[in-house]
Amino acid sequence: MSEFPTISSLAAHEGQTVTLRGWLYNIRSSGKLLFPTFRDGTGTIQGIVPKAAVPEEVFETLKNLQLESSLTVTGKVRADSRAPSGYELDVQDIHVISAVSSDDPFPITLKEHGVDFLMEHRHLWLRTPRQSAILRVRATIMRAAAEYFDTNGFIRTDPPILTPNACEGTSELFEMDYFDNDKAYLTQSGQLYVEATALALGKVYSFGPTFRAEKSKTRRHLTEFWMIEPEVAHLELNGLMDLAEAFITHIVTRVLESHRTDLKTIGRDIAKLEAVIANPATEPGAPGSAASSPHLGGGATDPSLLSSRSAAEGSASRFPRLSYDEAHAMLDAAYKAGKLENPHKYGDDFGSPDETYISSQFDKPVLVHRYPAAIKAFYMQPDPDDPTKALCLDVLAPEGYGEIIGGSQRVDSYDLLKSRIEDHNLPLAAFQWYLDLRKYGSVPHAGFGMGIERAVAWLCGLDHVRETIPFARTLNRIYP
RNA sequence: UCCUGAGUAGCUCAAUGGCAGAGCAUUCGGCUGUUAACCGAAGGGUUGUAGGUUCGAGUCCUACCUCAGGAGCCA
Repeated sequence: MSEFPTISSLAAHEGQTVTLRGWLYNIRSSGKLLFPTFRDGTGTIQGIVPKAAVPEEVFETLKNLQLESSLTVTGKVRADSRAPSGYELDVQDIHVISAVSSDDPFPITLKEHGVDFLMEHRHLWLRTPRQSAILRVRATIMRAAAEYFDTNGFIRTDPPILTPNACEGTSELFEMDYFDNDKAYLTQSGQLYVEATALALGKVYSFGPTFRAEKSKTRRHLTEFWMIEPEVAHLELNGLMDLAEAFITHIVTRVLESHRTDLKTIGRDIAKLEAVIANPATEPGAPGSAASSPHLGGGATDPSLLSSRSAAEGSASRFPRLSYDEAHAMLDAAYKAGKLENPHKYGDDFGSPDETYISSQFDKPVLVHRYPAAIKAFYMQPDPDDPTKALCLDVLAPEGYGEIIGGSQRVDSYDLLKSRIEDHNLPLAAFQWYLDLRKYGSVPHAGFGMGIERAVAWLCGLDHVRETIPFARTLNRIYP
């Protein structure tokens, strides 16, 4: 394959004659000069074709070629300060693999298009530099997320996608027939199942698609999205917060390491991401920092994940942490100062404008913990210091990107969990296996879920999650 | 589900109730350093659908369809 170097690697081929495989991204002309721009999925490079320097056939072929025709192009790599990438290609020869017809030209032009048109042509929109850059960053985020857990002693245990019942009994689920008499539902969270695998293996995570049939029509919602969900036996809320912070820090670090060019293509303000991981003095969760425990069977605990509350609130804490009460007080003060349109009612969940305001007060993600139990899921452990609060956690991304992580310590008492299920009018029989986890050697445990697409939207600075996934599924769209 | 807004050329958009327009794209012509190149010309329309008001409707009215943004709910 080395005979076809990628465009991203051309700096190493300066002065050499190379043959690239790619597509015609754009072409301009000036009399007897052609300026074709080629792309190959790794980048773009502008070629230059003086009529006098190439065979007549090469000049005429290129001059009449439609955008997105596939081809191989041979030319000499030359550094040029006028080129955006720093290099140009002095074209010597081309070979057209497949020519696009001028009767039906490539629909995505370099001009602006509307959202509907672009989404209808998503399969072709992906070829544009910005969309390709986003998908590269997405791939790194997914890899870094899995890598964090893989290198810290977690075992990946993926839960089923077809489930027999509602996990939390709240969200709208996609329903389907399961053979003769049963209904099946697409999973809305693997959490209940990773609780089971966590009690088997200690530290686990799942990573897969998740489905919500809610009719949400906003820039933050997809009906199908990817979620990564760690679950850890013997972990309590403060350790969970440490884990979330180290996890996010690792992902941001990886993105900054290898995607500065892509982030620039996307138009991301990189300084905002650098601020998230600033203060490198403490790096408790980075891979290789001896945080992982080699064996976590039985009752072993991982000291790195069991920091006490006082430790969590000490100097090691780099992301701001607010209790629900503190966040409410902040919103209350903001409303009284005229910075918020509507008051936040104590006891209610935070609305979108509330989350935006809270996160705008910091340049790092904010951890909000201990929400009122009444507005949270049935499986969340009550706070022993104030049983009206749940030992839960939301992570709000900066710049108004909202909730990217939600998690909690889980109820570990059989009796309490059973009464919670009954209070929520959930079918006890369907949850018997879940109750078994509390019957046989229950321990405190905790976990969270991070929505990949919201994380990608935040890290790339996108205003809509539909650009964060190759083919977004939304309320009104399931094509292409 | 609710609220708001938008549907006119392949795309992005103009058009006081009075002849259907521009830029890009396509085709033809011009230009030896273009950066969404530029200059000239040509072709390209059932104005989302169905009714209604009017001498006359892209424009006003009614219903419906599609899409977008927001709310609720959530990651």
